[in-house]
Amino acid sequence: MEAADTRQEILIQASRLFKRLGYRATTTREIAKAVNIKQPSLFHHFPNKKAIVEEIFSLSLNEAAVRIENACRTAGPASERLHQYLVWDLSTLHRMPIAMSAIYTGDALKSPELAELAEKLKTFYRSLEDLISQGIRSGEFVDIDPSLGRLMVASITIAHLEYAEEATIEDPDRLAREGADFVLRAFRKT
Amino acid sequence: MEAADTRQEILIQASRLFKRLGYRATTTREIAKAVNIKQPSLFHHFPNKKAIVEEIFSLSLNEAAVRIENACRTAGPASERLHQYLVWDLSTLHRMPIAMSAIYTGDALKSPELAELAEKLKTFYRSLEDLISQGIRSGEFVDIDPSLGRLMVASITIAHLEYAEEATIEDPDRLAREGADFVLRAFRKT
DNA sequence: TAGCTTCCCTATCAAATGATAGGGAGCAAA
DNA sequence: TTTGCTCCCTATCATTTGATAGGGAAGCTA
Repeated sequence: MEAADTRQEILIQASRLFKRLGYRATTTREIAKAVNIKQPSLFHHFPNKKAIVEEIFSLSLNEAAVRIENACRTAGPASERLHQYLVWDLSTLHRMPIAMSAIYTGDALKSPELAELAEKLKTFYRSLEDLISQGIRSGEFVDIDPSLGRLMVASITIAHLEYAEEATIEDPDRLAREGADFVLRAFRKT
Repeated sequence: MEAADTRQEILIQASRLFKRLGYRATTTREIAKAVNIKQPSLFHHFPNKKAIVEEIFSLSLNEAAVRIENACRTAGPASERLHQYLVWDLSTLHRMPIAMSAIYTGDALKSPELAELAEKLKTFYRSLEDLISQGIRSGEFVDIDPSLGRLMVASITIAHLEYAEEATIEDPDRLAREGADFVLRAFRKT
């Protein structure tokens, strides 16, 4: 196999395993087995296990971080901006073969060696909380602790990730829209 | 310390670690350190690591399973029954020192040695999905795949668990009610 | 062909992990 | 005091884990 293909396959399989089992609990042997290579061959493509999770994380988070920041700064009702962001996030999620969703912290970010990634994620979280706060201040959203709101948004994203794993999805865009609608109904005052 | 106290403390600390790191990734040494005993002393109270997670799981799940089954069989609007169940679940969660929420499967249930627990959880899930289906059929809820609905309910519960860990909660009952309201708004047709 | 690089392999290591063996301090009953 | 039990300890073990060393086959360039 081409090196680039193997590398990609490692990212795909590792992201699935990290998602299911968590970073610490996923062994390099399990990743290798899923990729159909032997364990030491992993280290031809990545210097260590940490580098794998870091790359997955960047792939998942970088664009999301830009988008949520834009959503914070754009004009218009917060509810619409949050909805738009969620539609993008969920539909991307359902399409990408590599997706830890970044938001899905699992255990990975609690280990000190990944503190740098954790910091990146916190910035993302702050933007998301900011957007929720905007909606609360404008009276669009129910009065909820923004950090709880952020956690619920993230957890619903995770629910979609898990759903994608066990169900076959015909229309990712429709599912993404429905997921965003679901979240927004929860946030909006009735 | 009394044996019973130590045992209880092991369950409390282990449940917190399992929640944060996952079952596989949590080491017996970490549990012991949190309890302030040495690692081999754990095995005076529990035959092995699996026995710890099993007991936490039973404590978390047994009553919840009974309650959700009752909620399925009771008369009245599904939305009210789901709401009632969630208020109980969340307020229990915020009070219990030992709580993996059971729903929070993490990785634990994916390892074959815990297949029995996984089966128990599946029964619980079926009841929850059943209740959601009732709400959809009666026209109270939006038309959503019940298994996705179940995942979202579970994930919001997890969000509350995480929230409870980082924020100080003054009024667990109010928080539980607000959490249940949040979920129900998402499910109900507008 | 010869030489070099790429990509995977087998063999192996040091550290970490779940679990066991066996001892000792405290305490209650006799 | 003696006996026995409880609860924790230190020391240790076999296995698993992330990572390294070094070789071999395939393919490209000259």
